[in-house]
Amino acid sequence: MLNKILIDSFSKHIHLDINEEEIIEQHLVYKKIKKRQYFLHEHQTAQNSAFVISGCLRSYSIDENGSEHILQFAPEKWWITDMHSFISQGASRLNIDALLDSEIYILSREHQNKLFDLVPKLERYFRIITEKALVSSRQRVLDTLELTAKERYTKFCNVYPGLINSIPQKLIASYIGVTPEFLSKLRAEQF
Amino acid sequence: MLNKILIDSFSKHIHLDINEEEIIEQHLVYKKIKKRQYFLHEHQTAQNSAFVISGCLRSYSIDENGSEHILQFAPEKWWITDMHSFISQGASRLNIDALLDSEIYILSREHQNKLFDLVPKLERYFRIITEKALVSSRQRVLDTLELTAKERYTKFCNVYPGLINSIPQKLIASYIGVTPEFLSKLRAEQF
DNA sequence: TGATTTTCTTAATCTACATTAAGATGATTT
DNA sequence: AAATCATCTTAATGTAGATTAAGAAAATCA
Repeated sequence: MLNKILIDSFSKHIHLDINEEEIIEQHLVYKKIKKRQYFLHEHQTAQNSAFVISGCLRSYSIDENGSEHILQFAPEKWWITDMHSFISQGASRLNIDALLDSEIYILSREHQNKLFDLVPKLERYFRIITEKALVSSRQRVLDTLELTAKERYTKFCNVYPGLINSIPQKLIASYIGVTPEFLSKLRAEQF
Repeated sequence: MLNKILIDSFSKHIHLDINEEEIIEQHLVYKKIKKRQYFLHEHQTAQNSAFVISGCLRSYSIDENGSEHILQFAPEKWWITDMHSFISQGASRLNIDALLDSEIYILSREHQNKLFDLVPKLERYFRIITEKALVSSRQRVLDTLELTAKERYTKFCNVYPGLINSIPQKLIASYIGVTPEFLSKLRAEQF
């Protein structure tokens, strides 16, 4: 049986019958992944996409000075992969690892393509969730253009309330685009 | 007959027969739009998405100080809309206008939904181009986290070589997230 | 439990970029 | 062609946030 969190994610956008759910299940691999364990290393090819059932994963890149920049947090019910590598099958520039002990479903590129033929409705499901991911990525672009660091932090707290107390603060600094020292200073000002 | 630029865009990702192309054509409206003319005003609902056949459109938001921030340039063969408003049918926070005299195809939300039923392959087409838009939006997020203003400008020149000489420089400044004065200074340094 | 490592804080100094202002160039309109 | 308006440049000054450094607190490990 597919995990309820994934079923819920599907049924928000499409209707699947029991038979289709079973087909999907046969193309997914359930896995537990421990805190700090990697799902994808840069320079590899992203063969897989992950759906997070519990816990939290993140994707990040490392720049030429060695600093990490977090591109995405994937808490419960989010998908995560290096989309560029996943669709082009070229080398990944992102790392993906677990910030907490997590449970995920793994969907390979190959299985995804098979599923698009076996259960064409999934084409719609992935179109819609990709549209939503695009909206949120573009909102983040606007936020960096329009807001101060403090405003971005406040917004982050509202968008990811569950993360504030479960992950190190320096990761939040990395996501909103400031140094840990400066975020610490911002927090001291008002909270 | 559908314009070749759009046909090409489809055929990069899916195969359509003549019949399907005709159905699609019946759901699109061809329009010429003059420089400075609006395609969408903020606070309206985005009923339409535009495919650019020639010319260039842009989407931008206006912050509380009245400054414009450019979210997207859409030259030839790009789609543009306020995706958030288009899929939620809520109020738009973006303006979209033409930077040059342009030709576009207009696709309404309603017609898009009808087309998904009449030509299900389009579901795949829009999934794939949305995935690509997501990749490029996320790359832009990483660029603002990793690169200096000068590096972002150099990169912009490589990604949009056609725009450099056809639109005002202050729009490029707005897109890469610096003031026009600072971009002017950067350009003076080396070119 | 104590020892080691990681994270957080504070503070001084530095810098990339913003702001303001004013003149110069270029485009658009009449 | 002149007049108007938008764009680009240069320069002086201001500031949000970076960097460096060092100690405190918290988490992880032996």
